[in-house]
Amino acid sequence: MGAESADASKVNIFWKIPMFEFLEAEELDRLYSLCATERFAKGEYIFLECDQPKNLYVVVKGEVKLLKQTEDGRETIVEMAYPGEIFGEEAVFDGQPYPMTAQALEDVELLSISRGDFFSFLRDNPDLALEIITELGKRLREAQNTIRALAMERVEWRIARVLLMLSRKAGVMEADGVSIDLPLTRQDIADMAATTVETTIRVLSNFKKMGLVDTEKGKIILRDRKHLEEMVSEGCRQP
Amino acid sequence: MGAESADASKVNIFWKIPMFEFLEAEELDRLYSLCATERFAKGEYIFLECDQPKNLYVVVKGEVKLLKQTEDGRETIVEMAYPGEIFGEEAVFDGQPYPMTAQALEDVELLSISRGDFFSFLRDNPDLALEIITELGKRLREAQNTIRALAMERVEWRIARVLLMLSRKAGVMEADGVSIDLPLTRQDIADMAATTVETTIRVLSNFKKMGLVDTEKGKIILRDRKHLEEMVSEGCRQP
DNA sequence: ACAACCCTCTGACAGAAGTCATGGCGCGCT
DNA sequence: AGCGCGCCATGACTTCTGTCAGAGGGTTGT
Repeated sequence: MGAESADASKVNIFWKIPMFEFLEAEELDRLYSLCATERFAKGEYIFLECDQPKNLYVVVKGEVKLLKQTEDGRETIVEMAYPGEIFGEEAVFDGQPYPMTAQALEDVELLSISRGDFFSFLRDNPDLALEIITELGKRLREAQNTIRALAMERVEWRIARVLLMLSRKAGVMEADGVSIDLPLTRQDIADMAATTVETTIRVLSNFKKMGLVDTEKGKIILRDRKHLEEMVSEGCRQP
Repeated sequence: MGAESADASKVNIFWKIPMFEFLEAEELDRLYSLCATERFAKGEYIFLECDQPKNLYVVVKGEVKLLKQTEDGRETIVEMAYPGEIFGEEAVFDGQPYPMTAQALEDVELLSISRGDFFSFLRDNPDLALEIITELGKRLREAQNTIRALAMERVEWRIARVLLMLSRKAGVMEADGVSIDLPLTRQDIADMAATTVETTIRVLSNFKKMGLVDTEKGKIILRDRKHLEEMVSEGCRQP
């Protein structure tokens, strides 16, 4: 493990990402040399739905909302990208326009790789392709779970699901519960649960009354995770 | 077409599938030798949600419903697999249980490849991995479109979308319109549009009154495709 | 300090779609 | 034939959730 890289600290970023962690040090170096670091302030757009695909992005710091909009301005967050995850890959791989808009949830730091560079790197590292396939499979699963949820679950359940998902991805253990360490507005949560701000607020108030969650200076704290998980029950349902 | 022994004709099956068509003839042969042909009658289950993943499947003939269920028996069809498409890949790639149930919509013929065999074949054919990545990307896009639709569109729109999708995948040009050549019940359509039979029936009746569709001996015929497409407008929405 | 703005919260009301109940039609089966 | 069964169809009623309207708190900027 004698990585003699120009910029060891940055290559380490890849090193920490499950998807890349099995690559040789020299390949990590090469991959890194193909990347550019980009920063976006909270609320800035990284790309818009229907833009021509240029880059694949890796989240280094911060979170990115991947959303779709209607003509009248309503939004749905179809996916979130957290540190260590990639986004924009659908478009990069098939050359079609980006299928959704990417917006910084807070100040983010990204690595971007151009379509062409990434492809040639991928050709030289076939095992990475397998990693990516696995990753995409995971995403598909999640998307299908979301579809099921939207199709069959009531709002409360969907919001509970969103909270649990967020706590898994960005949860911080606290004295009494798990705090979601993200600058989320109720509108954001509504967009993730495919509902309106008003209902989200109402549901969260109810959850609070029931002792399931709490809010402290903007952050949401899950007080009774187990109970929330029971409502959702992502489990198996055999016919 | 009961060619049980004519190997050449079966290898041709792969030849016709976009995903495999670029492979060398000898690789196609090898791939085929790893496959088993399986047949399922209409309504039979190919695998159940939560089953341990054994095989990757390629649809040769017929269609497969990929669905999720609730405890109380309601179903959502999260995806359909048509001839030339693969399914079960999420589970095969990451080794987790199948995320949904696969059921034959009509009598189907499948090729199945075991997890291990497919992996080794994939290792020897890195370009196939790229094809698969592209395919998964396409699926993700579709899943996200579905999410958007469920989140923001009213039932009529969603049903129109389902009809259009079906006509694209299994449409047959007719004297006056496109006929959907599948043995679909209203319940199936309801499960695809994430609604109930009753509403599906009501909406289809309205569509019929409006001259958009017609039904002839069970089959649905799209009479005014353009109009339906206008309702749906899969287009781009930039912020 | 004040305004302007965004976010949160609450109440009243409306409407889309689900639920329940019932009937008819076609088809296979004994 | 006659029966049961699955699928299509329609009406009446319910309810969940979205819509609209307004009020309060907190923060930023001038």
